Amino acid sequence: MYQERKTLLNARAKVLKAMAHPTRLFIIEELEKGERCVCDLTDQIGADVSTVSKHLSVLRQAGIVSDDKRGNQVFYSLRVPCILNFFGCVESVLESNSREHAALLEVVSK
Amino acid sequence: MYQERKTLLNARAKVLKAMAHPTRLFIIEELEKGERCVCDLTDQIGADVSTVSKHLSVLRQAGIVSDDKRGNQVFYSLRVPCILNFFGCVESVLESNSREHAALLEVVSK
DNA sequence: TGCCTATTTGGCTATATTGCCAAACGAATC
DNA sequence: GATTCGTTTGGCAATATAGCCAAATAGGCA
Repeated sequence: MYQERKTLLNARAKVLKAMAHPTRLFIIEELEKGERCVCDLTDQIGADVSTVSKHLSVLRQAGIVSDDKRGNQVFYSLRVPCILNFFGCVESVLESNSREHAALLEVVSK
Repeated sequence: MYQERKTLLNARAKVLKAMAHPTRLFIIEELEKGERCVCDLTDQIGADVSTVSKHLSVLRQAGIVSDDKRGNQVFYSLRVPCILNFFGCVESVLESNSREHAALLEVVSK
């Protein structure tokens, strides 16, 4: 049962893993608005260029973004338009986490 | 811009990270069908019980599953029902990856 | 009480990830 | 050709993750 599905589950896990970093989520959100060069993203993120470049490489290898070199800049764009709808559910996990947290605070404060 | 969103992005990343493992994706799929005890999951997965228990702990800490101890068994269930719809988009990434892969094979074979 | 079953925790090793710096690379410009 | 700008790659140290075994814990039952 698990062994049969393992190949697919592994492929899915790779995509999720590529997304599972705050900087990379930011990049995804930003690219939703349109293509961006590495320099723009680096300015916004405020980390070393090499760090941002490596994050982009992770996203590219997972098939989430594609790159286009024009002149001496490289422009990245989202390869899969739906990627942001994706978060409705993540958000509902977060909401239920915070409800629980609030409930816990309630209990503790009594 | 990034700094302002970092707290939220971090919270989202934690949820994604918790999901980003083939065994944990299997557990999520299995729990979609209904609650399961650790022993059932362990049988299906075929890893050490302690390994499965730790995966469940990761999912619990992310707020994805909840546990219910009855007798000397612990039953796990999905805390957030939508979690599987979640995969339409992951799947479309995978499809576009495999289209690209097929295209590449095409080129190479010529 | 003592034993068995189900689960979790601690400890360990192997492996992967993150982020910085420095160096390499490639295109554009002087 | 040399320099500059934008980007990627290599290398390193710090940290996190995965999976196993062994030990601890907790409930049920003889």
